[in-house]
Amino acid sequence: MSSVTDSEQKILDAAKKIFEASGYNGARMQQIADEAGISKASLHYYFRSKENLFERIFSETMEEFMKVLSTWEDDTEDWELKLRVFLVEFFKFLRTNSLLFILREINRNPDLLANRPKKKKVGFMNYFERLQEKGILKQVDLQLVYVFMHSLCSYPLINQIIFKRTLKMDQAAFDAFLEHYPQHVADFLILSIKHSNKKTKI
Amino acid sequence: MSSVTDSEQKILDAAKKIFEASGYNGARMQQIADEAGISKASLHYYFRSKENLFERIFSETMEEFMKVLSTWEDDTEDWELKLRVFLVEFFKFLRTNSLLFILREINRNPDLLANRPKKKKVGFMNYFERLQEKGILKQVDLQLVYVFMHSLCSYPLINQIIFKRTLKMDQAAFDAFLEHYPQHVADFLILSIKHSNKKTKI
DNA sequence: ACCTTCGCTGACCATTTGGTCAAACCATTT
DNA sequence: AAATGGTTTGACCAAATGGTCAGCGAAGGT
Repeated sequence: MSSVTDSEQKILDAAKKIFEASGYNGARMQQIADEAGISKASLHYYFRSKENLFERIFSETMEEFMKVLSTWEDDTEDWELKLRVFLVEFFKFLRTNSLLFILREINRNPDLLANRPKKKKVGFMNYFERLQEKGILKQVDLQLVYVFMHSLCSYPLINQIIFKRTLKMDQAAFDAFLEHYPQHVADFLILSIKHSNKKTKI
Repeated sequence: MSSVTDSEQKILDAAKKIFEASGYNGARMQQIADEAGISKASLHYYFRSKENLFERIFSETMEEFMKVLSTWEDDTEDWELKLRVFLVEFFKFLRTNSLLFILREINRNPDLLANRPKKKKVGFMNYFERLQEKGILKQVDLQLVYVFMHSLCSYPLINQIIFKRTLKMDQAAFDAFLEHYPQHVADFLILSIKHSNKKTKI
């Protein structure tokens, strides 16, 4: 009773690749079948429709993102170190997962989010709010820090093609840039938290 | 010899709206025709093919982005003020133009960029490099600052739907957040430039 | 009034594409 | 070896979609 047969897995891998590259509207069932080395009819045998197959891929991808974002549970008080570790891990994850895929599809069809269970609490916010209550952390605007953090981590990867062009870097140079990048983000975020003057909730 | 007829403009407006909302693959010629209040045959009368029409829309959008990004020509030495002004203007522009459209389509078909004339020099880099040569500005890594700036400005808008959800803000709350946002970005960019320790080119 | 040009359209066409189905295939059981 | 049940597929279908074309009507020139 293995939950996923061999063919099923081949299809899922192929579908993920094609959907990420071409989007829901651009992807072709035949293309996915070819990539999986299987007939188109078999696709429909395992997953009744294109919509169905897509939903499966989207959900799994979304799930992985959620998993990475919920690594804020334990209560180390050394938030600087914790932030640095998280950033490195988060960035490594982003480099191997297509965030643009998620954004593109959500904007095409917002229902993709509406039909999902809501996370009760954002791990990041929770963690830092507790530190603030304990008086360990300044009263900075955590929402702002949260937005900054995600923006700095995500956008360079999403916008990779344009950055390479305008900054005249080839792939190797840009990869080198990305290698040290999360460290700089950490420096920046920590600096801005420490130096921010009194802030109230926006 | 008016360059653009009335119908032509109606088509362009409709096409921009539809292409931005649905992407090249998701957009339907009939849909664009309906939006423009015109027959599908007329679309092909003015723009021979879907590809043609799309190329026109994409080029014009790209052009506007380039225009905004090249406001770094004059040589005020008050870079802090200049940066603040630019950020406010740039952010205002981003709020009314679909950056996700550009990113989505470029990633679908990188040739869209390949076939474009390259800008000789990035205004931002040029401006700050000159200030560094004059010794007015510290030797910070300008590429990093450039990436930070774009990331902080662009991603909150691209990722709007998700941020609203995770931060539990409705549209009004998020709009309020965006209102002050570029000021915060300016604060933090200036802070990080001033406090960065010796950096060499990456 | 007639002709020409231009903008515009309904009807139509060829191809693509998601989806179906009966039949073939194959491993396992009896 | 025959029956069984899950897996796979070639052939096919209906709908959607980008694109074409002959022709209609209005505006302007003669």
